[in-house]
Parts: sequence; C-alpha cells; structure tokens
Amino acid sequence: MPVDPDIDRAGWTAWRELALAEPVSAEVLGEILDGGQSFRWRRSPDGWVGAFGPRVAELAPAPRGVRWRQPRGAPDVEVALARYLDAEGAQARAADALPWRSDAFLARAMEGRRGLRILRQEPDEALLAFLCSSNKQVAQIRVMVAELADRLGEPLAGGLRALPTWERLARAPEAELRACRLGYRAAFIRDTARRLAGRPDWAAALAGLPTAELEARLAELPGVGPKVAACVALFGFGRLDAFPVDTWIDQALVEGYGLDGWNRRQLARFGAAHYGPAAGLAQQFLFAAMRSGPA
DNA sequence: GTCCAGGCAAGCA
DNA sequence: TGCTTGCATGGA
Repeated sequence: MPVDPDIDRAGWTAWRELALAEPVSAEVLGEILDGGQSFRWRRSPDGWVGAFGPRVAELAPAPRGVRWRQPRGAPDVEVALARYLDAEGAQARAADALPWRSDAFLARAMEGRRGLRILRQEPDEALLAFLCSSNKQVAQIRVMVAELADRLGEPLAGGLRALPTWERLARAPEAELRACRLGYRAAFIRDTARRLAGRPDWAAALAGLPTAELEARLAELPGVGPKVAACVALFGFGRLDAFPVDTWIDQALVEGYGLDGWNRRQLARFGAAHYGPAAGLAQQFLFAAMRSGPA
C-alpha cells in the first residue's frame, strides 16, 4: 500500500504510548489494521493513519504496545483507542483458550501472529464495509470504502473523511453510488440505508440479542446474508463466537480438516463447534494464514 | 481471454 | 430444504 501524500501531518499532537496487554509486531499490527477487518487505515511514514468511527489517529509499532498521536484540537481518543485495540487483553486470553494445543493446523496458523485480534469497530462501519465486500478482493473493498468516504462522508480531523451516514446514502443519487465502484452492491447499500436512516438506535436495539439471533436480524437487511451477518456480528458487535465462512475459510477447513464437499452452513457449524466461544478469533488467524500463502 | 474475489437473492427441483 | 445461476467490476 503506497503512502498517501494527501494527508497533512503538521498539526498533530506529540506521540504517546498505549500499552497493550498482548504486544504486537509491526507485521501483526499491519495485519490487524489492514488485513480485511477494517478498510480505513493507510500506511504512513511511521506506521498507519486512519479513522475508527468519527475519530482519527496515527499508530506505529512500539515495544510494549503502540505509539499513537492524533490531530491537534480534536477530542482525546485514548480511551476509545484502548477499546478499539483491546488493550486490556481479553482476546489474548481467548486466543490462549483456543484448541491450538490439540490442533496442529490451528497452531500453525497462529504461529508468528501473537497479538492478532479483532478490532472493536462500530456496527455502522462494519455493516457498510461488509455490504461492499461480497465477491470482491480486500484491495477492491478498500477502494469502495474510500470512495464512499471521499464522495459522501463529512470531513474529519486531519484531512480524513468519515463514512457516510445511512441518511446520506439513502438520498444519494444512483450515479453517485455507481461512481463509488460498488457495482450491483449499490442497490443493496441504498436499500439497507433506507431501512436504517432515521434509526440511530438500530444497533443498540440488537446489541442484547444472542449471537445467532443477532445474525438472523442482520440478515433481514438487503445485501446481508449469512457471511456478511457473521462479519458484522464479529467485527461490529464484538461477538467472538461469530464465525464467517468466506472462500479463504472454506479452503482452510477443506485443507486442514478434510471437509471436502461441505457447504458453507455446515462449515460454519463445524467452526463454531470445533473452535468454541472464540471461533471468530480462530477464523481471523486462519484467514491471515491462508492469505499470506503457503508457509 | 479466463478465472476468481471476505456473497446474495431469486429460481428451481 | 438445498443446489444453481446472474449479478458489476477489477485483479491476477
């Protein structure tokens, strides 16, 4: 990913440190921020610049966590950043409880990826990004999400732009959406936006549901099927038990466990049963391992 | 040119 | 209920 020359970093605060209970290497930090969970981070000379919700930060690797800074004058993002990155370490404990001791295939996927974690994104952000995701490569999703922010989003600190609101998307002209390279997904996004516009509480109203029911309710939205619903539950609602099965995970389960001929629903049930309450975290290790190519 | 991508929804048996 | 097909677009 090339460095983005348009971002003005003159007016930024001094660097500060955020300790992570489970530190990460530079490579794993890149995998976390730009490995197919969020599509909002770009490489900078020191690390990564991006937005999470309405907040903007620059992150860089540090021995015991991350260095970070933010645009001057914006509200302090430290508390939100600590939550976004699971600084407290709940996922490190969840990862240790995965069955890697008895599962060599999972152990191999986790090897060298200590500290890989699920970002705690906002539900709206995860939903919009994964509405874009169907039948697209990660690099192309990144382009679509960037176009949506650039064309339809409000300005944020640091010269970045927010993702558009559902209200904005609901009244966007067809041509404007098509210009975002959404293809046939444009209609799904428009229709979901029309359902959610004027309902800022939609996510809060679902937040108390058990994961299976949450996914079923998400799947009532246009353009949201089982896989996208699982991604939104995992990345947007912090449900570590959600287990999205895409082409990579499909391939991983066939390769690792000999599940040839199983359909996506069967594979999802296998994942939930085999990996347990943090199956979604296991999924992220497998996804990273498969995409990085043969070891 | 061909195949495939962090799939979904409609049509069909 | 479960499988097949069309869908827009761009990378590999």
